[in-house]
Amino acid sequence: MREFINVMKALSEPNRVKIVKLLQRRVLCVCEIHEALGLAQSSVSKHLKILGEAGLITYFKEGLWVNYRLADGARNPYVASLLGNLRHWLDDDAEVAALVARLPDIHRETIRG
Amino acid sequence: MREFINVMKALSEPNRVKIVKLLQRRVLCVCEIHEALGLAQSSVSKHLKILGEAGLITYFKEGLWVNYRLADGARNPYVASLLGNLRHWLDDDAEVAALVARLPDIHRETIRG
DNA sequence: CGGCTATATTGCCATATAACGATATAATAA
DNA sequence: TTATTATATCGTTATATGGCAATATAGCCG
Repeated sequence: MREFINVMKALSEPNRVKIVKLLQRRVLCVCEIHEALGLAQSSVSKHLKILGEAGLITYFKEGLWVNYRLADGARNPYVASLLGNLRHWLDDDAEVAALVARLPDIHRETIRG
Repeated sequence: MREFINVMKALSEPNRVKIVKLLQRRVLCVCEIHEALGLAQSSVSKHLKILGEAGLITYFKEGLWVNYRLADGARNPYVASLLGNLRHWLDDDAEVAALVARLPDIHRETIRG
């Protein structure tokens, strides 16, 4: 139950769902998500922690940058199912579409912290 | 997005998930759920309202009793998908299994409010 | 080492949530 | 009408959540 609840809770918050939708496009570092969503860096970091603890995302480090990507869900059927559905869900949501549209203009090298 | 979030939030609370798992077995009135979960009647009523507003359950009245059942999800793809998955998810959860096992002994006629 | 940068953590505040008891509403029966 | 019963709503309290700014940590470079 706890595992299921963690996944559901993680995906019950709009900004975290938006992060998932962005990560469907490409690997992103914290500062790129911070730039895309307009949230404080600390808030983004906390959201990423919650998504990670639910098993929805993983990360790998690259110098100072921490790159986040969607998990494959191999170890968690709830994750696999929901990430699978979210591949197409919310694509026509206005806010999500706007974020995804702006994503190509966001590059970590040109972000001023 | 709102529609999606409502469904996810509704299923992010253990007692509400348990209610869904119980409603997979049969139609239940408020007092039967109250009896099964051991929650205050007002708490059950509020949970049912949240599940209903998310589109996960519907009800029909029968005298003083209000019978709740799972929605068919025809009007909400998130509901359809999640209720579909929940048909088998959590069946081996200890708490859920215990609740389901006690369900045959719960009858609205023998509940003292 | 010290300086710099990206990220994580902490502390605080405002709001949301879930619990309960008490009360209000709705439906039936007398 | 009044009484009774099942459910819904209200009021309160304790905890959880999400936001930010400030600080701490981690990794690179001189």
